[in-house]
Amino acid sequence: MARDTVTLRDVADAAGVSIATASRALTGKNRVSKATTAHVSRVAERLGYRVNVFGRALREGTDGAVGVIVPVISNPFYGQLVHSLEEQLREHSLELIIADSHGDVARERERLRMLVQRRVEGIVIVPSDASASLDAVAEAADDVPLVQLDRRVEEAPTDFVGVDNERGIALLVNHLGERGATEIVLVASDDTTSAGRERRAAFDREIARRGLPVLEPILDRFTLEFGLSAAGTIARSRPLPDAIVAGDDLIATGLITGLKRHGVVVPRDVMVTGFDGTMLADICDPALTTVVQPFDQIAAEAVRALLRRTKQRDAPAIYSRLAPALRESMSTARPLAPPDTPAPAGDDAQAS
Amino acid sequence: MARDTVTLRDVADAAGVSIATASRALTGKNRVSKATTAHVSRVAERLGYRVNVFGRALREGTDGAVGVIVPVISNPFYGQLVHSLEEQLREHSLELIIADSHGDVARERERLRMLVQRRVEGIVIVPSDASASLDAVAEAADDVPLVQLDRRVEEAPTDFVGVDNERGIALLVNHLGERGATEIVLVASDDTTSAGRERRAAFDREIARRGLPVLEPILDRFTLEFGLSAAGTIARSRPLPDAIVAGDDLIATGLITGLKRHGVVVPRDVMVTGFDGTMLADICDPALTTVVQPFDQIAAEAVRALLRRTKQRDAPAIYSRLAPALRESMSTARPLAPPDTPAPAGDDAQAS
DNA sequence: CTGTTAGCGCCTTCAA
DNA sequence: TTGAAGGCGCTAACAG
Repeated sequence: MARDTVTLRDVADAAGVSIATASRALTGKNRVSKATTAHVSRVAERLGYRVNVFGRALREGTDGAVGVIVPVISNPFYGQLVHSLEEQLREHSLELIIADSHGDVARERERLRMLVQRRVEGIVIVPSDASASLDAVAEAADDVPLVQLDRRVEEAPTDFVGVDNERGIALLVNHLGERGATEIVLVASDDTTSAGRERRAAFDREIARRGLPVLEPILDRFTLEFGLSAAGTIARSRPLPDAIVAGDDLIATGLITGLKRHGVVVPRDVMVTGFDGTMLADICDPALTTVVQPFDQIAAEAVRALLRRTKQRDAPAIYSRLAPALRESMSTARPLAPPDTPAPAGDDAQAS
Repeated sequence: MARDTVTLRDVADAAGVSIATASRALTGKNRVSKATTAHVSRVAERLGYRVNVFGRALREGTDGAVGVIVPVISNPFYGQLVHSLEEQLREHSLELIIADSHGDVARERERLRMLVQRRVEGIVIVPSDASASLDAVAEAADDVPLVQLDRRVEEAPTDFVGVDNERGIALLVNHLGERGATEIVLVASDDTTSAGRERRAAFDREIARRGLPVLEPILDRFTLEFGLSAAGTIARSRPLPDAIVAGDDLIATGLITGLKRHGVVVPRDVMVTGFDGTMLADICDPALTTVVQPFDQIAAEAVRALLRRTKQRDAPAIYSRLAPALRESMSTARPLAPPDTPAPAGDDAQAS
């Protein structure tokens, strides 16, 4: 059973100094003689002393915990994000309290309040709704440093770190263009998420810029199921487009699986691209051409923003967009050639 | 700017009662008149009072947090497990502090110590190594309620909740038998995890029981990469077996992808099964026949065990095995018939 | 450089 | 049923 706890008092007594000196020696913040510091440290070590987090927290006003709220932790994309965050936070000796919002605004509000009440050092959140999340997010941000991750509520004046959706979509459309595609359809998230909005806007812009035909997008949610059903819609409405740009890897994976069931062969009949670069891209068949999010960089940047705001509550809001990288794979490996430069099949090199 | 905090003192003053009465009224544990309780509650409400978690924790010795340690949160299997745990814990108003061990024993020890130091209510851990994790796990279990989940260190006398591996493997081998397989190869985890050990033992037993030929297993780790490389090994060493039982969905997915690259067609040339029932099973092509773990049940049982031990530190250790369910899919949809009963192709019904 | 002292906010024993 | 008071463990003035 739990060995009895040794307190600072015990250390002080054993070391023959006052409790204040012991505290100072151990935290190292204030001036204490080298000798006593060493002595106290040794005694503490010997006694197996560990600070009582609650005592310190009560005094300091916060313990070293950061709250992270994502829609669903079981989604591999958020899994990777949380994984990277955990890594970054650990390097700063911060613990990670995790909470699922289930994509539900009420639940999200409840979790935010909980984190604020626990007086976490800060909150990292992937807001579930681009507008409906506003109140709860703003309220929380008022009480504790908060950074929005990946998605954002535009109206909430908080720090934000995420991928450069515009660049990602441009990379994909450009890639498809090189592969000879002209009729490209978007199957993505509706406007409930900022990522959905931004990717759609970027897509429209890119299509317009290239003077490609404008096809009706199919929009719903970032789910496998949606991808599956969208595949049916597309398969039934022949003629097929040259390519489909999916809102994320999950949708793309659903599309590929669904198209297969309808006898449509990817990439021969239609090319498909994803977004995120999760493990799903490697698993589905054909493997998915996608843009890979720089998970570690994003997490590092988010933590940096959080710590910065901890020190300076009223610093101007950070708005950081990190560039994704194109990863070409089989789902777009079609030997179609652009008007001028014929590209050999299976060539990994990127034509310009 | 954080609105200034209202404390119990404020509530008491505003309500015209002592701080003790206010406390009693709000926690509801002790006897207070109905009237004052209502009154104090109303005042607290009006003032927007929220207990200070640290004050209470300092007093009570613990805050309402539970630590969860998994090898890698980005692995969909652990993602689902954590998701279910979060759900269960929330229902008991417990927060979830998450930590990755990265499958590394030293890291695991460090995280365990951190959780103990934070005086969490309890710890749920998927130990990374069936034997090397012993010291750290036992040490932590000595200080705080701890339940092992999914995998376990046998020597550590703690509560355990996990899937019934024996039953799962039996379901799979039986299914393959019905499909006419006799030469079945195991591609799974080595003995560093209890899940690996148990599944292997169950497999050997099942093969022996049926008098099937004993083939050399290929063992390593629960990773996609291992599945990929094992596929190469198998593809090169013709003749092919009838079927492959993979240690989990990740390995199975790697196998399927790898076999495809080597021109081996699943299930025509060889059938493949998974284990866990993660989303990967639905995504890979052909979709994976696997046994589905009852995630929610497992999580619920784990939390129940934890709470039980919170109340009674010396209760006898719980050892709970929950039954998985077979989910048949395309990766074993081969119209092979057992000697006596011919089974039609694509039949979903389970022969007995 | 070091010791004394005063809380941080809360719960609970002890009295009334 | 209610109030007064102590103390959980820690850190940061404030003295010396």
